[in-house]
Amino acid sequence: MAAPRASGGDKRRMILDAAVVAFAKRGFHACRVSDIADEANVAYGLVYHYFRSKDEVLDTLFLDRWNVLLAVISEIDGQDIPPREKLHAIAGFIIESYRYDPDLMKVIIVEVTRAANSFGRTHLGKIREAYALIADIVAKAQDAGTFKRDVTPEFAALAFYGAIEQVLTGWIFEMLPKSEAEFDQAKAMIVETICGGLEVASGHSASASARTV
Amino acid sequence: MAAPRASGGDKRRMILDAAVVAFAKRGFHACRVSDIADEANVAYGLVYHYFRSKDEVLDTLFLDRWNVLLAVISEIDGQDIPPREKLHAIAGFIIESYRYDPDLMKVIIVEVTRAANSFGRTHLGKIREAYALIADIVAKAQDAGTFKRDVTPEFAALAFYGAIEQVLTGWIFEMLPKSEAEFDQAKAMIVETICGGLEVASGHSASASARTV
DNA sequence: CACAAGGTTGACTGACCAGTCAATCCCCCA
DNA sequence: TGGGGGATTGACTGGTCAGTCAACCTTGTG
Repeated sequence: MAAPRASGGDKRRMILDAAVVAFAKRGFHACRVSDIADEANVAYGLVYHYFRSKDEVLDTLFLDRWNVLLAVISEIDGQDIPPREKLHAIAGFIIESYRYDPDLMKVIIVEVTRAANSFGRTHLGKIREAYALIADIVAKAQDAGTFKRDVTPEFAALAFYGAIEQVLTGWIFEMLPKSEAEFDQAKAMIVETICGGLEVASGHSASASARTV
Repeated sequence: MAAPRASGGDKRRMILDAAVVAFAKRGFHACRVSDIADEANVAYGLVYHYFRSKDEVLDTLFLDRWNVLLAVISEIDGQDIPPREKLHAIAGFIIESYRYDPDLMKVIIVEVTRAANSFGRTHLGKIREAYALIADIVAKAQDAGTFKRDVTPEFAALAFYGAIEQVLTGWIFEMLPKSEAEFDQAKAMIVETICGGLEVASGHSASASARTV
């Protein structure tokens, strides 16, 4: 028999997994604690044995995953490859995360990362860490002369991460197709947009800035 | 005398304005209908005289403003100016909207546009219209040979709007400074990032795509 | 085998809040 | 000046849920 009885503390894991499904399906606010318990085939009260509150369940989900992301970005930054490839690897990791577990990423993005008013508030610091790491990559690329200085590193990080999140959001809410090919194409397009820009590489002086209407 | 008594249907306006303040301060979910009424100096029940529900208040706030945005984008697209300038004008309008009424934009972005799980769901269609208009500008620029074809118009629209929203979000949650100069600089940097890209304009062939790690 | 410690159960409580409604007020018109 | 109708009021209702808790079960240990 597959798993006749989850031995010991597996229940905690089961609750976490169930929470991902439940949160993804109904959204954090609309999801009742009893939904999580039902989904996990576990009594209502057990959720409170392992977690202090409904919030803590979401916190755990987010932090576990986000810490992995931060570690991966650091690791990528440590590699000796050109900045474009670093950004490509980061976009790749995030997109693969979504491909591997769409529900978890949906919850993290929709309920934490994009929900800066409710939950994101609590985790602003963590989120900012990711921006900072990306900004650092850009800054070093500028120092090396690979990236130009028209855009500040902080801003570039914002735009880069923003583009990724926007694409994932598009997938999450089915505004975008998501065939298998789509995933790799997205990685490439994100990097190309942010690094290469939309305009054809003419002799265009890169400073069409301050000329407002 | 200034306004000793709001004559007639001004109350509706007062409720709407109060809702902006209340939603911005506490977030839509945490904000009670009584908060709106208090903020508007109006009885609880009056909110329900003018609106069917708490949701309808937010809907009204969003739709009124979003329709203006759609009209403005169309208008800009109609002008005979290069695509980069069109995008600059669009970014400019959105950023000016924020400068003019930060609370309203905060509510629209945080509670609708970025809240695709709860409210955004209802307004996905409207939001998509904006993407479509932007994508159209990009598509025409590609046909004219001004923009390259490495990135699909739909994708470019996503990245462009995503960058703007990300910057506003940064301001909203004080992850970014927002001096007066910051606003104009942001317009320029968004356009420069998306149109010009981060890389220095070397002879770099614009197709470092499908080579994943 | 008996007992302790922690895992597991689910009915229950307390708080909160959207939305209702009957009563009151105010303005306009005849 | 009388009265009709929309504007305004706020106490009240109904339903929902997060979190508690006392009882029950399972497992390991002496």
